[in-house]
Amino acid sequence: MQDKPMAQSLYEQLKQDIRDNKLPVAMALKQEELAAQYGVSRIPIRDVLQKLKNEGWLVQSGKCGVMIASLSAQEAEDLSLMRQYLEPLILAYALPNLTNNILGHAEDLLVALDNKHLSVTECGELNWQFHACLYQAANRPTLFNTIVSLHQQCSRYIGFHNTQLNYNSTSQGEHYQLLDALKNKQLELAQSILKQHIAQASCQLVSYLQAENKP
Amino acid sequence: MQDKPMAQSLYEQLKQDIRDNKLPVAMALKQEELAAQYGVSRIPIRDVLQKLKNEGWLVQSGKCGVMIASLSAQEAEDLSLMRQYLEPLILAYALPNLTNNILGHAEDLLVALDNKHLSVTECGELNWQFHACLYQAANRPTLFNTIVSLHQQCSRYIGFHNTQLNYNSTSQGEHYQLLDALKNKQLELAQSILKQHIAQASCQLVSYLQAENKP
DNA sequence: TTACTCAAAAATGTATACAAAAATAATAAT
DNA sequence: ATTATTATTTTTGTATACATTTTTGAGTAA
Repeated sequence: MQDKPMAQSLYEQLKQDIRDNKLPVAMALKQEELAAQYGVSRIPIRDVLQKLKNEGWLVQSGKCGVMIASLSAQEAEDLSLMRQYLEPLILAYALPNLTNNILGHAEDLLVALDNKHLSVTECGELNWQFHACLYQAANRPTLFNTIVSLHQQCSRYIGFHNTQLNYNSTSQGEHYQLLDALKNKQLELAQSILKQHIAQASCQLVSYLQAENKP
Repeated sequence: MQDKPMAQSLYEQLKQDIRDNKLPVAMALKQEELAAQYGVSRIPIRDVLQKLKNEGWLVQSGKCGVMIASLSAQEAEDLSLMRQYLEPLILAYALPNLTNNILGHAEDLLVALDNKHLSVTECGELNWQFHACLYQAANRPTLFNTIVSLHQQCSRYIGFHNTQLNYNSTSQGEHYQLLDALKNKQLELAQSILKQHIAQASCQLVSYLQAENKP
């Protein structure tokens, strides 16, 4: 994965460009155009397109050609719902394995998140690292990978709206509450905080997207 | 998807061959060998391999090459756990939309499942169709697709053990109970039956796989 | 004997070239 | 004028060929 700088960087860049709306939305992407644009052949483009299709960034457009998946309120809600069920679940497996080392690392990440000068992307990245470092302690690769996949799909929505601002203030509070509960080995409390945390963030996003689609 | 008979059939066949243990396990698959074996070039092979990797049939083997994913008890348990949470969830969305037409179709599928002369593959297929036709009524593509993906990963385990026999007798009973609860619009009952149904099947499978790995 | 280096091999990644399929445009018929 | 049909063009799918990387083995030194 990391040892193929060529295709890997292409993958990263294309994803970034989708995030940043650098590519035409609601319009079939043509392999040759992309190939020319990124200075490679169609073969690696095809690979990356398929990968992004599998991750939910692109969808089949008619019989041939793919287009950027539109951001729907319902999809956001579904992704959030799934996370609300699966993340507390993996937390149950993680809790017994949470060493002070891990908890300390998680706290460092929260401190870093308190920095006010973070870009939206950096913010999302740190946020995910916080959650991921907890979940990884569960040693449940299959469950973890599904959650990773859900997060990747969610990441398209992050930064799409500017509720990120107040998101951060309330969200950080919940993060610290969660960490405290974990330190005290209060599983059920931690789970309910986490579920609430995910629901909260989704609530704002969904209502925003619904309002967006009305006019 | 269906309009590319070439790559599509290659995909189906490779999957089938993995199910039937026609391919070497725990050994890197070589693109050229596969290409020669299936009478095509490496390009479509690469496409199919990536697709199967994304669906969990294959895993990266070291730095280059992919191998058939081994069936672990933990993975089976994780997949089942996720289904236990997500399938009752989608059922909640589906219930209001379950017309008599859909319920009738579901019942037909159960009747077909009562046939004793079904192959393991056919059995698994009908079983999935029963669940899917209910879930599809939810009109929740994102949630549904994740569940589909989980089922695809589970399908590798189906037919791996011969507990399919008594699985069918108890499983069918649960199916009919579920259908009755849905007919009566008893959501919570239906959800608990469904969760139990998934847990039940997984329990046997996991203990079987754990026993398998001991000696 | 063991470990290390380097070279030969094999396998993957990528580019170019060609074939098949799809989309589009244009023409003909009603 | 509108629709149907065919021809053209565009786009994707696949094969072949080449470059790069990885693996493997032999050979040498400790």
